[in-house]
Order: sequence, then structure tokens, then C-alpha cells
Amino acid sequence: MRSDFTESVIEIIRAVPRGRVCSYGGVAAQAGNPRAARQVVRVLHSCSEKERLPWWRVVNSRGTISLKRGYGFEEQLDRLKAEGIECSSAGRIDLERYGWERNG
DNA sequence: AACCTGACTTCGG
DNA sequence: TCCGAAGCCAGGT
Repeated sequence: MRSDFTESVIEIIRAVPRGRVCSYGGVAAQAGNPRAARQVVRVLHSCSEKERLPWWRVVNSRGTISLKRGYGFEEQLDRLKAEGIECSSAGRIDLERYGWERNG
């Protein structure tokens, strides 16, 4: 059985609209524990495929892709661009514009 | 139970 | 704005 926190994380990531992004910390905060950003990472590692989560819509607090080149960076960049999100070749995104929050 | 690790975050310099 | 250090969480060894 998964913890409530994990369940919430999965639910929240699924709620991120197409064409929008959210930070690991943001997801953690909405799930009830703003300090558990790293736990969000763990959830992605263990359930992103099984739960079919839009993992590419999760970036770090600076609005950049955390994955390394050759290790998912390109795929995430492509998926984001495919949704109409503008990102620099370095993987930077304007959170003011694409960042998602429940009430925004 | 201690120790290590990771797709993190914040703070200072 | 970029980099390093320290803080934080929980699952795996």
C-alpha cells in the first residue's frame, strides 16, 4: 500500500495540464510536504511508467530540466516542446508563463 | 539500525 | 546568474 503522500503526488502530477509545468517542490507542497521534493523524484522513478505519469511536466524550481544530456534530457525537452512550451536549448523554461498552480 | 543515494531547494558568496 | 554547501525525505542495502 502506498502512503497518502505518494498517492497525492501521483494525483497531482496527473493534474498538471498539458502545456504547463510544475516543480518537484511544488508538487511536494501540494501533496502536503513542501520539504519532500526528493521524495517526488522517488515516486517518479518508481511509478512514472506504471501509473503513466506526465513526468516531463515536472522540472526543478529554477524552471530547468534536471535530467542530464544523454539520460532523458533530450526526451523531456522534446516532449515539452511538443506541447507548445518554449524552452531554451539548455532546457530552461519561463515558470512565470508555464508554471502551474492549482489556482493559477 | 546505520549508511547511502537521488530527475531537489534554499542560501551565500 | 552561476557554483558550492547544507538541509531534507524516504526507500533500498
